[in-house]
Amino acid sequence: MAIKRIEPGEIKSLRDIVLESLRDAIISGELKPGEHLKERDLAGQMGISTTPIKEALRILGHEGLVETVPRRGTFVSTMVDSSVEELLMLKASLEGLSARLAAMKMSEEEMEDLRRQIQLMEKLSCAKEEKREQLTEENENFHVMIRAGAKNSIITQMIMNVVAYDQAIRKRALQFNVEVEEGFSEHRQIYEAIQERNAELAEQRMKNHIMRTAENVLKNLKNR
Amino acid sequence: MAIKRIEPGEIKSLRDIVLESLRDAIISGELKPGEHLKERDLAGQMGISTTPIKEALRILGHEGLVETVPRRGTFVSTMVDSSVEELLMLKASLEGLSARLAAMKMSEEEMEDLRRQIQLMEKLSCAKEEKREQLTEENENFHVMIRAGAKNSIITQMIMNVVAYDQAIRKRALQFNVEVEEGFSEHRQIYEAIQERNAELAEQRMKNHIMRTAENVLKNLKNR
DNA sequence: TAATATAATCTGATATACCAAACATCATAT
DNA sequence: ATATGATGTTTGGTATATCAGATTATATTA
Repeated sequence: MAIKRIEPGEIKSLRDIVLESLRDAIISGELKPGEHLKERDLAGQMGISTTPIKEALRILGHEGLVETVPRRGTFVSTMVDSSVEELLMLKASLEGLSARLAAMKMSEEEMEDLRRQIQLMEKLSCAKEEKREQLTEENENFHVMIRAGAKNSIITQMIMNVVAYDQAIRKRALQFNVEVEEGFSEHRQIYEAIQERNAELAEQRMKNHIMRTAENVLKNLKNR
Repeated sequence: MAIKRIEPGEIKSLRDIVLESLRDAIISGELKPGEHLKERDLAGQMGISTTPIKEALRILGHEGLVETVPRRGTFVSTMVDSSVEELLMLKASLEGLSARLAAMKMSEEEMEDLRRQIQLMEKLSCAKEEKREQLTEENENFHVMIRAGAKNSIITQMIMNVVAYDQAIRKRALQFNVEVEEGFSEHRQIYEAIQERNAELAEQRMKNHIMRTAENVLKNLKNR
């Protein structure tokens, strides 16, 4: 049998479990804005110590989901009203910027890899149906490659954070099915703009691409 | 005398001191990419316990400046090459998006406050010289009001984080002097776009405004 | 000698204990 | 009756101890 490679990040620490759990609860509205999150209480409820709770709360504070007042307590932010739409706008902005930088900074090797990725995806899209799962995965890889090409850890990290929100929101909407992307010509067009090192065009096309796929998600959410 | 109001955040915890200190060190290159940041060592060097160190490292990890591999350690990110220019592009994107949302969501009262702020700034800009300090402050307030008008804590928080980077980078460049803004007509134009609820225009004007002021900063940096 | 098993050690992950600020309560003095 | 001050409780901030995975050094064996 093939040995499964354990990627870093698969090992979930208590901190990460707490983080995800609290983020979901806040976004879902289970934890109300203004609510007092007591470290000891949370630790007691979850049956763990306060240390992982602390770390998770600090990260949530940095994300803006909670506010910690020294010596007083940590409270759910009163402005947690970010709609799915706004989140997707934010994602589009960041991914667009990422594409711009990729167009400016990608090496020839990376460019070649991206070309091969496009070809792979086009091949899979012809095969249809049976390979849908892999296609979704390869689509994600395409975006990951562009983020990597931007060579900017801060922007990449911000995108990852937005993705985490996005997922939490989709959980709330009971909308697990990841959008199977249509219009693969868009991917090719993004690639071509990057390949021509046309930063402006690359950003614009990526932004539009994300927003268009976003519209599908929003449509599905409203049809519930 | 006027009583100084103590704002939350003025009380700096050890965690915040460590956070700022490490961020500066990483951005300045004092801590090299790939370098192993040992919690015990750092705690020893700073003469404190590991708890505040942990919390700071988790936040830096969330920012993308360090990477923590479970059970192995925390290392300075190998991709900390974010130029000032890229950071300012990021800021421009986020502030632009913020202006877009503000145009869509600001209440009439907030709009009125913004109008008064513009008038105040125009008055100060006529007074010149003697009131320069206050003008810089009021300029910042103008941007804060727009961020608040966007009513999106996540985007606002992201902008604040970028600002923290921006400041750390300027420290490195020994470029403390905050840009005294020229072209106040730009502020008025942004206000007008928001007032007309023209989201597209508001975003575009804000983005251009930030990028234009950015060019001044970049010019100063290169002239050193 | 080289490959492998084993023990010592390093390090982050987690748990627990204590400290000090903030707040609420109640007593006391004016 | 109100303002002031003492006191106890709550809570985050910090320190320290323990646990367990990962690494390295060392010993053992083919």
